[in-house]
Amino acid sequence: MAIQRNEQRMNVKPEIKVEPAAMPDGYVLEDQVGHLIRRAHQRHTALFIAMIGDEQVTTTQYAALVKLYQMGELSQNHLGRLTAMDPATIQGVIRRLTLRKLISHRPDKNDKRRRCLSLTGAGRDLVGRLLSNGPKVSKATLDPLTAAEQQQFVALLKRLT
Amino acid sequence: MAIQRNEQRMNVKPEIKVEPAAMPDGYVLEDQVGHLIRRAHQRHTALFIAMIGDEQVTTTQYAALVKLYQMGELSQNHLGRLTAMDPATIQGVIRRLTLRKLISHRPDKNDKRRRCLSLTGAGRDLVGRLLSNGPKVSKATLDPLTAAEQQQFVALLKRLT
DNA sequence: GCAGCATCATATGCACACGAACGATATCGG
DNA sequence: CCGATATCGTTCGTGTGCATATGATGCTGC
Repeated sequence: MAIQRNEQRMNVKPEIKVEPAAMPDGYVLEDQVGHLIRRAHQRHTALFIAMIGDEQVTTTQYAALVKLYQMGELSQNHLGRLTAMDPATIQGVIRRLTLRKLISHRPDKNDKRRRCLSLTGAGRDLVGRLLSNGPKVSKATLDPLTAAEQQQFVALLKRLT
Repeated sequence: MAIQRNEQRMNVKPEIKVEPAAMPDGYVLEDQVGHLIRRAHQRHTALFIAMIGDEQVTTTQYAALVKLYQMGELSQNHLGRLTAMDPATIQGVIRRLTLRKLISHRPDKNDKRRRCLSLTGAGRDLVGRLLSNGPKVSKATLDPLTAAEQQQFVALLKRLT
């Protein structure tokens, strides 16, 4: 995932300008909050992949692993709620982590529908190694802002949920 | 896409608490800026789908349509750069919009590699209808914040790119 | 009890998102 | 002019994200 792939191009042909059809003015796509959030998400994901310390662990997989590390044992859907993933999404994440033998599961004896998920030894080891990199990713993501602005930004972001 | 699907559950079984393995304390997933950005992105996408005024147009498709509407005619990769999509991603977006006959293309006479993309009449009509909903989506996304906070938030977000 | 409803996990289909690799074309340096 | 390099668009593979549907199980109220 290349960060700022679109910058610093020397060799791009000049684009042909045609009639702009109709400028509804005022509406600038780049100023829309949704577009900015999407780009911030892209940038964070790129930083995460580059810095987290494992070639394959993604942002959502990391969230699931950390929650299991801290909470011990959880059902699949409950883990999904704690990490903001719907049942279909968490299912795929858990399947891939189970394939990597980072997570194991056993049936719940009180509720036959549930799978009790927990980390394997390898899973605990991995989380132990990656956990210190988490704050570094957050730091890098917020790096363009001053310390005061970082606090402000995170506080505002929390209110948007 | 249900907004806040995980709230207000009355019927969830109490989860079984097991040993939390090891609390590395201080590290709270929900406070990490990446997790918050991801959730903000989810929320915005849900609001967009609900409010934009077309059942099938997605955030990225909307961005591509608006750019073409304002710029007239663009090559595929150039449009991708303007909307922050890599070549593989913009290719799929354009393919789906072409299938819906909202976009047409012709070969560039100066550069045989390029496809010159532009809106069809139906595409221009659709953008015309949706364009006024764009600001409403932004407004709804920022609604939890005061006017001053909204300005602050967008300004900070722009610095993170 | 038991009928209706909720929840659990699964499966399918669609849409982003990106890395990697590819062939075709364009451009630049010597 | 020609070789190195870059860009254009495509394809494949993997992973997220959600709507929708389904079958199994659990719970609540009558």
